[in-house]
Amino acid sequence: MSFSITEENYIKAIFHLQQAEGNVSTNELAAELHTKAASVTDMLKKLKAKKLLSYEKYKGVRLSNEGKKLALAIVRKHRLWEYFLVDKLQFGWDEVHEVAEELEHISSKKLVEKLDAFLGYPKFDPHGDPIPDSHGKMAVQVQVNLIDLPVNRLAEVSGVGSQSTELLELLKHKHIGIGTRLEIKRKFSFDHSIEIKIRNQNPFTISQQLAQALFVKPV
Amino acid sequence: MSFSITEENYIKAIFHLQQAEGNVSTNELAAELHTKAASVTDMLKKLKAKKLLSYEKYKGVRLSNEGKKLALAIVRKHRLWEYFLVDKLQFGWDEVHEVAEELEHISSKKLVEKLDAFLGYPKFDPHGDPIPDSHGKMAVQVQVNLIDLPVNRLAEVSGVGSQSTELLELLKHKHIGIGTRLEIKRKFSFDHSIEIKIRNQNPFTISQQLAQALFVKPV
DNA sequence: AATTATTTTTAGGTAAATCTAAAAATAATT
DNA sequence: AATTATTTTTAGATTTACCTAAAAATAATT
Repeated sequence: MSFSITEENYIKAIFHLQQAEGNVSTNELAAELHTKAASVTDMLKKLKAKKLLSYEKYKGVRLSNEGKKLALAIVRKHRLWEYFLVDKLQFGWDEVHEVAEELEHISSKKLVEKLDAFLGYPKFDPHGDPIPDSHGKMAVQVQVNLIDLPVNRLAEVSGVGSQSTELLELLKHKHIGIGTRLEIKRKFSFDHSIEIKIRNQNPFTISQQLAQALFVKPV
Repeated sequence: MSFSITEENYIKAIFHLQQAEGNVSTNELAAELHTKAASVTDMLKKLKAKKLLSYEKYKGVRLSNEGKKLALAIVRKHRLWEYFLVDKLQFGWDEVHEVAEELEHISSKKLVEKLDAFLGYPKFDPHGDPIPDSHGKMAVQVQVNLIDLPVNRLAEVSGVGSQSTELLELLKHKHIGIGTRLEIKRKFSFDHSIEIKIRNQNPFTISQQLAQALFVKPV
């Protein structure tokens, strides 16, 4: 069975949204896909008929095993292409997403497998997200202390080492939160401070104490 | 301005058909695109409004400069991707066309330029067809190895790769000489032998070794 | 030149994916 | 529990690319 680009985008969006919560609502989907709730309802009926998800009126939606399989195949393609663009074509990691959104819909199975081999079966994409293998299995992302993150390796803040108001005050001031994506540009051995860069911001330095209080994933 | 995949396929088809003849007819296009004449008429009106071609009722169609530019950009992408698939991903040259038909519609200009650089600015694709450069210019095909001649492309034998008596003996036996016109009907990947057809003769097969020893000029 | 055959266009309709506006169901609040 | 607010669905239209069948234009043949 084959699916349209639109159908694939719905499946992918549901997949991402249901990571956080269980069932995904019509409005959430409409927001994610920049469309209207009425359009979503129509499409959900269609995808239900194709057995990609379970859906009952007013009760939200959840992917079937078939749907998950399809979602993982699309995510796999998306992340492999991102890896290709950065590693082989010298794109910056912050400019590959749009292109990969198009490339992920190229259908050839053989292409995906050969691309994977050509790239050396990478486990993580340039943003640090795990790449599903040909069976849909993803490597587990281990949490690393920010102080141990290698230079120039993109990571996402995934946790903090304490809940103290002092720490939170500092994080708020620096605009760092869970999900903030950053990379280390330099490490200074004198005081173990590190210079970090957040997308669209100028690099700035943080102390060893702060770095040790932050956990990131991966790489 | 941006164009749908369907529109791009029309432009590409017109480009290829008008190489041979001047104006392209509605029926020719319908056959090429596996659609019906009525659908073609509809689309021609649309493409005319977008200034990609000149079209007058019942008089066939011809690409404008804009249209040619677009066609060359698509052909460029198609052939670069074919080169990538064969050269980097180890596809056979006979299994890349379908995949390239999808990849040629990826829109990112930056991707095309970076891919071209990554591949080392190749001048010909794996079928021996010239790859337009970023300005739309194509290398002139002087002589091509017979093994690289596209299927169903009429060509004239223009040279041999060696002067050995063994080769000449074989050529004499097969009635092949300088100036002989032939075309390839099939290529067999098992032993890379090819089936060729010479005017007024039944097709026959020649070995990879012989094909590689022959140079031809497309007519 | 008149008739026949072919090609091309028009007219009217379908399916996919979208929309707006209104109705129905669910959730939140008084 | 009743009312209000929000979410979701239905109903009816629109756009793109396609279709069939009939009409119009062009080409071929007698």
